Amino acid sequence: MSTRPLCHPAIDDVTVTGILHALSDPVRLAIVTELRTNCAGMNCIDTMSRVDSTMPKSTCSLHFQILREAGLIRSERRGVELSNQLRLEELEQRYPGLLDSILKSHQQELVKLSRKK
Amino acid sequence: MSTRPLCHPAIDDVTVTGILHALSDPVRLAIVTELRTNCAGMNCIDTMSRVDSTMPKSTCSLHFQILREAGLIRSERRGVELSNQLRLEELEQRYPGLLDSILKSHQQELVKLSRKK
DNA sequence: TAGATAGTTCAGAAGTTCTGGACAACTAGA
DNA sequence: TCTAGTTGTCCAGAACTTCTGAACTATCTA
Repeated sequence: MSTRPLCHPAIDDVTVTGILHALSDPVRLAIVTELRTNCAGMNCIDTMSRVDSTMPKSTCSLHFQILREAGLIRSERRGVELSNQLRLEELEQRYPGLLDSILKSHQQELVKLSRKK
Repeated sequence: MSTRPLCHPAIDDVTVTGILHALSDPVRLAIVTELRTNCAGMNCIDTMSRVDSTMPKSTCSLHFQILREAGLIRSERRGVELSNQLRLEELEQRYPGLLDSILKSHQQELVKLSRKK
């Protein structure tokens, strides 16, 4: 699928600013939220339909690249598609509580927003 | 000091992606780390000397503007200078544990980094 | 081999961030 | 009130990043 091999940083090279930058985009935060409960992994096509159906394929591919390079996900080839999974256990060991705290706050924000309407 | 009045978002308008974006810059994360223990508040000049002495004044001013507009700090005029303070209690009420979790992870990163050398 | 599907790469457009220099707000001393 | 000093903002161009359509690569099935 790729001309270049898929590159994943070692967990010790994953930075906090890198994680925050990757999650500071609403689409990427939504992708990671989906992946948190969806341990089977998601590909680009799944993501476009679940997260933002107007998003072009190239943009979706780029978002996954950014999440991968920040160390948040691991991408594996499964035939013609990629399976993208959260590096949940590694992240939890390296930065305990960080990811859950961010996703919990985001969830609280969504709940509050939906009550306003 | 400013021609325009200082604008702070209401705590309910503070978003998680906004917070993450503001803290995804190493300088701004360092500023917030300083402010966390420094309840008296910091101005630009303090910050330049403590956080990054090579940073231009206009860049420092911009970083504070970004932190302010993300809802992380409150800036008050004190004569010729601004006192910038974390909106700690408000943030804690709106997104409990979020800020501490990020700062704790960042601290762990710094400790691990200093051990490597 | 051909056709279908999934994802990447490229390059230009659009948007954001950085920074030096000019400026504005304020203070204190004469 | 005038002047000098200090702090911070604004502006505009440079540098950098992100977005996206179109062309391309990789893989599967038959």
